[in-house]
Amino acid sequence: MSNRPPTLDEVAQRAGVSTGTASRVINNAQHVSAKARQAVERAVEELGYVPNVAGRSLASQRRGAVVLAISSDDPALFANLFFAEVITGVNAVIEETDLQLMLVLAASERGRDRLARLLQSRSADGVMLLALRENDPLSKLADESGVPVVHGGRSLDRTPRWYVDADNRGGARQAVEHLIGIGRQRIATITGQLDLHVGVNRYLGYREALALAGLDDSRVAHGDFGEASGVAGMTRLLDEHPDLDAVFVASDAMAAGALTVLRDRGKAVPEDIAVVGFNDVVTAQHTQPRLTTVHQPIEALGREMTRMLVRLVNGERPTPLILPTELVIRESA
Amino acid sequence: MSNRPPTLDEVAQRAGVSTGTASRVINNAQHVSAKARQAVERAVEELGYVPNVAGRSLASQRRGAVVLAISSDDPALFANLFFAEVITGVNAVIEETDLQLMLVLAASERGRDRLARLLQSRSADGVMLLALRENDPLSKLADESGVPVVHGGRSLDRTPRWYVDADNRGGARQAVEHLIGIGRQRIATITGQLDLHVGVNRYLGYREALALAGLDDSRVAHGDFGEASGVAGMTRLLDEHPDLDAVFVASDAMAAGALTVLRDRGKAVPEDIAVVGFNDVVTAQHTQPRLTTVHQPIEALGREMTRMLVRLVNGERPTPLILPTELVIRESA
DNA sequence: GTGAAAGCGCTAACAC
DNA sequence: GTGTTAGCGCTTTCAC
Repeated sequence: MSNRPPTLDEVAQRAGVSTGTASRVINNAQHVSAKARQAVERAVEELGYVPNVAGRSLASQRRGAVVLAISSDDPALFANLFFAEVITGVNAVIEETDLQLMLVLAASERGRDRLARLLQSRSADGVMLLALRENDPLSKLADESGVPVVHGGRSLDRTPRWYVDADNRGGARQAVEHLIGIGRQRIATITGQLDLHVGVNRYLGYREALALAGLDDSRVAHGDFGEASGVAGMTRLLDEHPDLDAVFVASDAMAAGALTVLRDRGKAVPEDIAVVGFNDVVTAQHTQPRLTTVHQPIEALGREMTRMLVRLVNGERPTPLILPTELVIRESA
Repeated sequence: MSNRPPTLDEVAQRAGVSTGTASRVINNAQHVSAKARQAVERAVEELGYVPNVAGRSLASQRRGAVVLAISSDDPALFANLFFAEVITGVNAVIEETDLQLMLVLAASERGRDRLARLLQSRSADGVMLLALRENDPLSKLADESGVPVVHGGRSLDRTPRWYVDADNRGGARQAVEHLIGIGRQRIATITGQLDLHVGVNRYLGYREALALAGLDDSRVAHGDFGEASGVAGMTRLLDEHPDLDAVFVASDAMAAGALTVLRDRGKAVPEDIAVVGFNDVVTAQHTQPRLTTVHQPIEALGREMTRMLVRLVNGERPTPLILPTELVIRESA
């Protein structure tokens, strides 16, 4: 059991200066003589002084911490790479600051309550909110809490003041333009939920690309991003539009489902029907054939959200950001 | 911009009681009349009072937060499911408490420094340390910091006072016993690094099972848990022990490598050679044939580490825990 | 450039 | 059962 850590007062005393001066040195403020500075630095060294965060917070009204909150209905959502990648990005930026990172996984009602309290109690200097649902009440709560809030992604109902999002629409357009580029003319799509911002925007990107090329955009099946709905969607498309020669699928999971249908129906990919997915999850490299897909900059999302929040905490006014996506061409298209 | 949040004093005044009484109610302590309690509760409600953590920390000498620290040389390590699963488990327990969770990813030297400072400054009431390297200096530092430390996994050099670990040895034994149970007699193994606790223990489990059955345990190749070393190990085993009829591989990644070798050599799995892996990562379900493997209770690890730490923070003295693993039987054995 | 002192909001010890 | 009060360790204002 180690002793009580030294206080600033003790450091000051040891250095033969006042507490005020010691404090100035610690926070490397102006108006300190080189002599005093050195004396304090020596004392800090000798005593092994580390500032007490609680005292500091109380006096300075700053917390020295930000929270990353992930709100979702689906606990399984955490258990995937997306999550790990975001955190890796967040951590990379946090490491360069003096801030601590608090993590709140708000999958349950209870978790959401805790997050709400956290926000109200101003235990953090800022919040990054990855609200994976539409109309998440947390979103409003966070904005009202008085601390800076950076959103990851957008929702249909309201555009947050500060957010970082991936260019879903542009990515989708790029994917479809690729299909057009390799000579496809009858291009279908399987969409995600159209009550989600991502769902709508990937669909809009699809239509945009076809409109620009003067092609028909009526070969549409609606899914929910899950593999099963990819199976269902592909089946329906094949039945209703037997002439299609390509399909843009709004998620890799659905694309994986679609591929199994195509195989069962004896369609060669990409010869008969070219397939492009979206997300670039690991499994995209393991499908048969390997999936051409739109890569999402997930780690960058975490990084940029954090950078934005740090700026806000420092009193700067950053602007929202939309991160480019990238088409990864493999065998399926 | 909302107003300054109300203080306890204001709540007390509104309720017509003293600050002391208000504090007692907030922390639901003894010795408060029902009347006073109600009055305070109403005032809290009306004013929307939420305790200020900094003030509380300073006065109570408790932080109300614990940290989960993941120390590793390999940044890529975070980017996997293991990580997400552990956190999910940790979060589940944290949610039931008033504690906040701080996350420190200490992949870089800098990250490790930050963690060290965090520990020294006692910004947290406890630490969970997932030190994924042997001889991690952090391990010592954490123990010396004076706050309770719960370790995830063990290392060869020292057994921590409090830890949660998976039963690597038992899992390995179980795997090999399964091979014996399906009639195999000439069972080989591909080990992981033998300078890692997990590596040694899975190897010991292998030897234990064979010793108990009176079988030969000399068919051994040493790998490093990576896929490439699985390829090399299997090749060597096949060359040196052409008679083997089963192999226990200490990781799924190595097992995947081994399977490709067996396929190339025209060996049928499991008919000619049965294969069992370890870890039960997602890809184990996607190998050809699907891999029989030992499932690691990763989420449970996170959960139990947290439970243990919470007990420690509350002044209880829990005991170390070794979590059982489970054999998942698929096609490969 | 430096020191003194007044809090920041809360808990806990003590007196009643 | 309740009120009073002295800090917890730090920042910050204000004199000097």
